[in-house]
Amino acid sequence: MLATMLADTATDWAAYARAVLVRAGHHRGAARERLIDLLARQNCALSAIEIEDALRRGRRGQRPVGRASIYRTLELLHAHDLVIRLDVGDGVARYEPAGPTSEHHHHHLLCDHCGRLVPFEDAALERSIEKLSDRLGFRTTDHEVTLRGDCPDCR
Amino acid sequence: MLATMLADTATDWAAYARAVLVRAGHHRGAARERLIDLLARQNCALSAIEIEDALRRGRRGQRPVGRASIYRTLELLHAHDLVIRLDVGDGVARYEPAGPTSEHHHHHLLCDHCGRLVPFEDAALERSIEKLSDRLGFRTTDHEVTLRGDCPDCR
DNA sequence: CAGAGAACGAGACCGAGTCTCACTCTTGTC
DNA sequence: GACAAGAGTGAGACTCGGTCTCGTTCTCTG
Ligand SMILES: [Zn+2]
Ligand SMILES: [Zn+2]
Ligand SMILES: [Zn+2]
Ligand SMILES: [Zn+2]
Repeated sequence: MLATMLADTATDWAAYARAVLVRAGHHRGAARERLIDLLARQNCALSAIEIEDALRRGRRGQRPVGRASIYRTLELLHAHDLVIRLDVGDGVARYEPAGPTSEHHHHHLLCDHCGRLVPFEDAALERSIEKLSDRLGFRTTDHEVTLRGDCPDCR
Repeated sequence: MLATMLADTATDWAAYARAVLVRAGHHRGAARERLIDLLARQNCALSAIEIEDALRRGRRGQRPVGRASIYRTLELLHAHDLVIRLDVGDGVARYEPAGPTSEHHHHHLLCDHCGRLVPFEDAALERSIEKLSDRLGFRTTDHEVTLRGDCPDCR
């Protein structure tokens, strides 16, 4: 039982995120709960608009989630490093779960042709970025790499 | 005379940009000319709004440059690789001159503390990104790397 | 259960960027 | 030079992510 739950990264991340927020002294509200559930369920980056669309229509008579709550919660999650904020330059911010118990750190290829966002991870790239920071004398807390080109489907 | 002109990268880029556009069959209009002059004069990235502010108040009875012309021209310059479009995630696009006669391809560090944008270039990074694309089987046309951290002044 | 204040939702608001359309200017042709 | 043809232009309406406000609702503690 417990083992299965812990093996489930989605449940795991949601639980972790809730724990972090409660420990930081936050109450639990409906909007937050639903947003965390939604994010935990998804495995690729979601834009704020997509989140809004998914949560606005509250199913089964649930009270719909307001836009302000969505942005507030995303900001809160981001402040606690529970979420990665991804900017690909099309004017919409995307968010995906992050933290100890979620997927690994990764980057993206943005397809020029179909607009799809393809995640990838590469240890060699990470190593060379780390070396780069040292070489330049920057103390970096984060980095973002975005490739543009044709995704496998569009070649 | 000519030597001094050619040594002046700003003049150089402006001339190059104009040549590219004319060769591509474009007419020369006042807005384009003024925008190219402005970009050539600047040496760091400029946001569209900053450009608009600089060109709206047409000095010496010049007709003011309209917003549409600014965005159109930036798009055109970008399509001809005469300008680099830089997105640091604050919701404003920044542009800087690019091409054979301007600065080299480079990337940026965004300071978490003072918000400054620090350009850097690094051959080793470029090499490892090239290798990365091959390894992943992507055909990439462009890439963007942004580091976040503390700039030299803020350490 | 009651009070304090955190969290919430509706909707007004903001602002970077897009679109439209009537007008102006550049350019090639005679 | 005069003259189309059509590229280029500018005012301003518009779009739409995202922010702010404010009165209401809920969560937690005692
Ligand atoms: Zn594609
Ligand atoms: Zn990385
Ligand atoms: Zn700084
Ligand atoms: Zn590069």
